[in-house]
Amino acid sequence: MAIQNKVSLPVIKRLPKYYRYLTNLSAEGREKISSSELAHMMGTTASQVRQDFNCFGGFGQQGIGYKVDVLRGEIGKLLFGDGERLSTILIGAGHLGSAVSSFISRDTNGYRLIGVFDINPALFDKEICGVPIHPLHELESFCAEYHPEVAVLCVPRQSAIDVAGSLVSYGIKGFWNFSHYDLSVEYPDITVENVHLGDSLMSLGYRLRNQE
Amino acid sequence: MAIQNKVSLPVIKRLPKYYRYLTNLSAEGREKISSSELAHMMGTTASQVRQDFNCFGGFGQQGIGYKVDVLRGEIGKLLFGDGERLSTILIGAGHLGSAVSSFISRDTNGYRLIGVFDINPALFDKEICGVPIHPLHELESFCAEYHPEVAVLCVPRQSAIDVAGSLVSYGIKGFWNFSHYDLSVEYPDITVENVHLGDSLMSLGYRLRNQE
DNA sequence: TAGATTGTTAATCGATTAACAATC
DNA sequence: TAGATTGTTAATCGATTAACAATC
Repeated sequence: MAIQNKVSLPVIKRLPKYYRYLTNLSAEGREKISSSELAHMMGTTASQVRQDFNCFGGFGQQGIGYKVDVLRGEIGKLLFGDGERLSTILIGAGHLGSAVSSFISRDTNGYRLIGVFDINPALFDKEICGVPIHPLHELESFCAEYHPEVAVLCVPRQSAIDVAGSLVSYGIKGFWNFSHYDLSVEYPDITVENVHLGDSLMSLGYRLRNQE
Repeated sequence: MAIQNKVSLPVIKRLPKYYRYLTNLSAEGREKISSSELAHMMGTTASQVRQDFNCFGGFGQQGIGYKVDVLRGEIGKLLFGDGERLSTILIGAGHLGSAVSSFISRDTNGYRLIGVFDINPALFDKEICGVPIHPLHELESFCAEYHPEVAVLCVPRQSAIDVAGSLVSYGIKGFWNFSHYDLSVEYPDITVENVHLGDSLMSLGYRLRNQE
C-alpha cells in the first residue's frame, strides 16, 4: 500500500506507545476503548489519536469506539509485518552492547540477534543472549554468509566510522546507532535510528538548570 | 534571563549535538566557522543554525562567522550552567543500569553519581562506577541525607511506578527514565527525559518493513 | 430516534526555511 | 568599497487541534 509512504515520523514514533498501552488494556481484559480515553491515559489528545490511526485507514467503529484487540492487531501488523523477524548483528559487546542485546533478543520487538562482534579478545569465547561473540575481522565473511538486515552499533565514534561503510557495502539496510557518528549524513539512503544517550542526558540537564 | 523560557524543545535537543561538533572542531584547531559550513557538517540548514543560536542572543560576528571556542563556550554554559554537577542516583543496577551509569559518571555530561539502589541482595556488596550499591529500602534515608536532584530509572515498569512517587516526595527534580512508566502523565511538574529503547527499536522496524 | 464516537475536513499553531537588511 | 555572513523578519511548511458530518 502506498498509503504508508505518507506516514510522518512523529506518527511512526508514536506507534510503539499505542501498541504498549493496547497490550496493557488487552491484558486487563478491556474490550473496547474510545479515542478520548486512550488519549487521556497516554497524555495526548483524542484528535491526535484518531488522526494517527486514520493514516492507516479506519480501525474503529463510528459511534462505538475501537476494539482493543483489533486495534492492537492492526498496529502490530504495521510494526511487525507478517511476524518475520529482522536478522540483526551487534557491533560492540561492552556494557552498553550487552544491555542493548536483551532488547534485540526480546521476542516482542521483532528482531533476531544472529551475531555479535567485538575487538576485545577476552570476549571471544563468551556469548551474549546465547549468541557467540566473534572477532570483528570475521564480520565480512559472516555477512556474506548470513546477510543480516540490521546492525546495532555500540562502539565509539571512530570505530563506528570504520565499520559503518563496510556494513553498508555488505548490504545492511538499517542501523540502531548508539555511537556519535552521524551515519545519516554519509549514508542518506540507509534507515537509521539514533539513540544518543549522552545527548539525552545533556538536554535533560539544560532543562533542569534553565527552568523558570 | 527570561529569554530561555521561550526556547522550544526541538532547539534544546539540538544543543548537545552543536556542542559535540564544536568540541570536535576545537580539537582540530579550527578557529572560525560559518553557519552554512556547520549546518552542512551536521546535516541541517544554515537558517536553522542561526535561528537556533539567536534564541540565546548573538553568538557570532556579522560578515565573519562564529568563533568556535566562543560558540562552544556559550553553548557549554547553557548546558552545564556554572559547572556545578547535578547530583544523581541510579535505581536499578542490572545490565542497563550498569551501562547507563557510565554516562552519568562521564565527567563531560554534567552529572555526579552519588548513589545506586537495587533490590537484588547479590549486588549489595558490589559497586558501580565507584559508588556502592544500596538496598532499595535505604532510599528514603539516603535522600533525606543527600538530597539528590536527579533519579535515573533502570527498572521495570511496575518498580518504576512504585518508586517514582516516593522519589518525587523526596524532592527529586528530574528523571532520566528508561522504564515504560509514563511519569509525565502522573507528575506533570517534574522534568522527565524518556529513553524507551524498545519503542525506538520498534519504530526502526516499522520504517524498515514499510519503506518505499 | 437520541447519544456517542468515529472519520475527515478545516483552522490553528509552531517549527523550519527563505529572504534580506545590518554590519564586519 | 565589495564580499561575506550574521541577525532577524517574513513566508512556508507540516503537525496538532478543533469542528462537524457520517454513522453505529
